[in-house]
Amino acid sequence: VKINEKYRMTNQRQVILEEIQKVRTHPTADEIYQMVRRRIPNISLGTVYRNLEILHECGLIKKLELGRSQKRFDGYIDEHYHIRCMQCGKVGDLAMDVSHLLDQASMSGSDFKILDHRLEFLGICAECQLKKVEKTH
Amino acid sequence: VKINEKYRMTNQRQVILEEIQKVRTHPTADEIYQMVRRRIPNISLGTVYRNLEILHECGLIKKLELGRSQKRFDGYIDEHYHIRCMQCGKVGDLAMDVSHLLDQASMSGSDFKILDHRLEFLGICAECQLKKVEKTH
DNA sequence: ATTGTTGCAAAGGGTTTGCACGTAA
DNA sequence: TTACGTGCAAACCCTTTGCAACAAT
Repeated sequence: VKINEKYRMTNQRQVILEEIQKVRTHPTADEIYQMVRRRIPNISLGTVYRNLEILHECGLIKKLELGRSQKRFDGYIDEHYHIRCMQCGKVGDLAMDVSHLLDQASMSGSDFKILDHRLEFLGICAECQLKKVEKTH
Repeated sequence: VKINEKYRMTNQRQVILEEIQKVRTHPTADEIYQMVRRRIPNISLGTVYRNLEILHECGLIKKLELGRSQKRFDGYIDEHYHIRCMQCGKVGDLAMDVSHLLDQASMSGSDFKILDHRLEFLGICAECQLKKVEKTH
């Protein structure tokens, strides 16, 4: 019952992974902690943090470190970008091709060797757009 | 001696702004605190934080909140992107046009109203590339 | 035996905030 | 005489870490 040479697949780790993969809400560590506690009531927050880091290191989940202080995690590991609501903080997915970005950046006269990029969009989600209209009336 | 209806331009505020505009190193709040302390030795870190927030609100400086936990500030407010060294953490500038990004994102089948984006590149700076070579030999 | 994992609680780092005092309009 | 700004220190939030016990190879 191993992930690889370095890590074992423990029950805690398995449940954390399953809970993340169940949702598309890009939960925070604490939200995941709450989800997992329903199945393992005495799990500790430290264990959740440790395992999120390990699952990310093993490529089994994504870690979103954009913008806000609080990290979010994503069980869908295919490449995609995210958009965050400036009002309620909700994070959504965005499917778009920006493979040309890296090439373009490499030409931009910096002496860095460019390896990766982080991109997030900001906007107002559908629900908050409605709220705004309601407020105005 | 006012910035606008809401804020005055105090000596602390003025010195903080000047020090940021002097450099192109994208300093952190604490680095700015050290720079300003040479001119106002008894200034407090809290004042630096408060004023960085206000200067940003007034559009006089940029606030970089990408990736890492620590915020960085930039006295050059023309639009440009940044690249961060994955080894030493140094932040550099990048001049490239990605105005098409927002349009492209708007078409990507999300129900958000897209208003802004944050983009940063990651790589290895020139100095760290040299260090790596030295290490290998 | 050795290496990895856990729960717990404490510490950590960067940032924000309450307060009483000071200062400009 | 009101609204804004300051220094100081404590609080804050999220995250990491030290530790002793436990579990798997």
